[in-house]
Amino acid sequence: MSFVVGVGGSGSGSGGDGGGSHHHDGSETDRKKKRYHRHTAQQIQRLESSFKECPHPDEKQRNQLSRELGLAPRQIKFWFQNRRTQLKAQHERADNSALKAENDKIRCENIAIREALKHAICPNCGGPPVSEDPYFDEQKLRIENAHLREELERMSTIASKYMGRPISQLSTLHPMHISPLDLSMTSLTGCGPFGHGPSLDFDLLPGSSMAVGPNNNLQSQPNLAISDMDKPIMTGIALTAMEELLRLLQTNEPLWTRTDGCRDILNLGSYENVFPRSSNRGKNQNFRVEASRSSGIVFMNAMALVDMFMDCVSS
Amino acid sequence: MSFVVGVGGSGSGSGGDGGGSHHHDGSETDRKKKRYHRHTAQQIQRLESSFKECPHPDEKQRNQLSRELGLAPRQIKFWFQNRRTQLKAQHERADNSALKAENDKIRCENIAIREALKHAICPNCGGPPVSEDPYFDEQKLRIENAHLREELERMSTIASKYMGRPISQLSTLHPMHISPLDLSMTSLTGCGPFGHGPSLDFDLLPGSSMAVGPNNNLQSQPNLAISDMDKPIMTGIALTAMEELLRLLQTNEPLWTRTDGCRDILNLGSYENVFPRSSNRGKNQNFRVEASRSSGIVFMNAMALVDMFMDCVSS
DNA sequence: TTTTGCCATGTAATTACCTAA
DNA sequence: ATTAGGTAATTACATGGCAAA
Repeated sequence: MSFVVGVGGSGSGSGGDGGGSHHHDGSETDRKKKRYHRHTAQQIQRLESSFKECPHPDEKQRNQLSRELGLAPRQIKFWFQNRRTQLKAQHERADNSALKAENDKIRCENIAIREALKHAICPNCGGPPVSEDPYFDEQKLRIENAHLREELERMSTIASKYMGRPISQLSTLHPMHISPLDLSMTSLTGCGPFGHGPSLDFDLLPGSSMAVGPNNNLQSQPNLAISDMDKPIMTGIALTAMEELLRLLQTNEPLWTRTDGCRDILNLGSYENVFPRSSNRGKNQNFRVEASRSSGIVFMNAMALVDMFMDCVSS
Repeated sequence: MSFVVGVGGSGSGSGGDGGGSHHHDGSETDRKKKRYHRHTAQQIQRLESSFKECPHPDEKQRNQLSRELGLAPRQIKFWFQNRRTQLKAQHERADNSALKAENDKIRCENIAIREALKHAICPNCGGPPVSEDPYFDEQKLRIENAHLREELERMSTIASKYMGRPISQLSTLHPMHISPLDLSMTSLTGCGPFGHGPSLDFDLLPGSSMAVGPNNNLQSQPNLAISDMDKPIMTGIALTAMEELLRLLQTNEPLWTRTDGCRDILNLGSYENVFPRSSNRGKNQNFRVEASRSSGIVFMNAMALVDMFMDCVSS
């Protein structure tokens, strides 16, 4: 059980390597068993059949085999060990290829189903296909949902801080805990049966893979200090602005006029009519009016987005 | 510079090992390398860094390393070899787990998309979802299609053999070559990007796997000999029977009456009215009338199916 | 608690087989 | 044809962890 460690001499046998005298045969041909033999075919066969019955033989069985095959018990033990690892590796390889095959089978099925969707027809109303892709739609909805939820949480937090306690009771209906700062999609959909997957991102094709990494959109949240006096005013402004924005987005005809087919431009006259507030706006030279409308989803911290907008205005 | 590690005790751990003359330890402790040492950390480090630059060093580089580390050139060679295989195994394992993860990611996405389909709403007509599953529907259509095509091919072959040449020109529009005897679904959909997949079968869950095997539905096609005289008659009977069958299937109210909600029973009176043929049928005691209607898809050679029906009738 | 044996894993070394200069 | 180098498979350990005694 004790190990003896020595520092090898200069000789080190094979070091000289003069002309390939490496084969440590010859010289001492005493009963040395050649220090590396391969077991004979019969031995292997017997071991193999024995392995199939019991891959973990105990000492008794090993000794039995030892006597039977003329091998040292340690050799039997070694052989079984090595055989186990080898089998495992083989099994692993097989698994690998099977997985690979199944993988792009499913991937292909996935594409096929999407393709089939495009050409599907509604059984009720005649032919038109179902929007584009309900799955994508659902995903979009999910994302939008999360964003909205985040906005709402922030709003209600701020509002309840700066006004009376309760604004709404929405903060209790989180289906899954979403950190208000983490918008990376990984936390939105937990569908994996064993929870070990960054599941449901959008790559149909390999390459993008799952290199998500630690969430990197933690922003330095600027703790903008507001004097206590201003709080109700700020909140009011924010709420009315939000309301205006929503109405602005939801109404179509009078306010917005489509120009070149892809952009809506704000009709200023109608705007003044619809929102007749303190009309000193627009006369101040410091204000610039430049309103167009289009929609899209931005993957960004809401705070950062606001900052960007503010910065863009000021510059 | 090279360390040599030897094993002290002859006990060798495992038990008595009675016939232990085989193992070649101890005995001669001469300059024989003591077989089995481990390279030092520094050596490993150096080898590793060298490996990162070039995993396949030539003899020159190996000798350089040999001198540098005080190891025999063969040892350098061994190390590089073993390192390569080890790396490969590692890479394989990583691949494996990655594949596994991606696999049930896609699988889950697949389920999700199907689920999304169920709750999808048509944008044109209000709400009703698209049948059940357009993908399955499409698959069903494909299968039915293939069956029909097969039937048609057989029919036209027989007909053109026993009547005039051309019955219909359909035998030229095979989109993909379908052997008339092979109905296993594997040949229906070839979607794999590299053509190496038994793609698109229906297992969402693992287990069924892709054990398709050689097509085993090759039946001994009974080459029923018909005298030349009878051929036109036979063909005529077959065609009218086919037509009757079709009309029987396509008409609903007068002919069939739904009994317990899932089976339609033939209304014999109406039948006689609709198909007023030689009315000696039904009066013959050898005929039995037992008609019900339901539909389904059967995976079977058409000949075998016919045989089965005939056999069922005769017994 | 320590001891003991086993097992999985990692390493070193070797043989068999294959391929290209 | 030879020969060197490569890979795969094999043998023989060493090591650390785990569990039963």
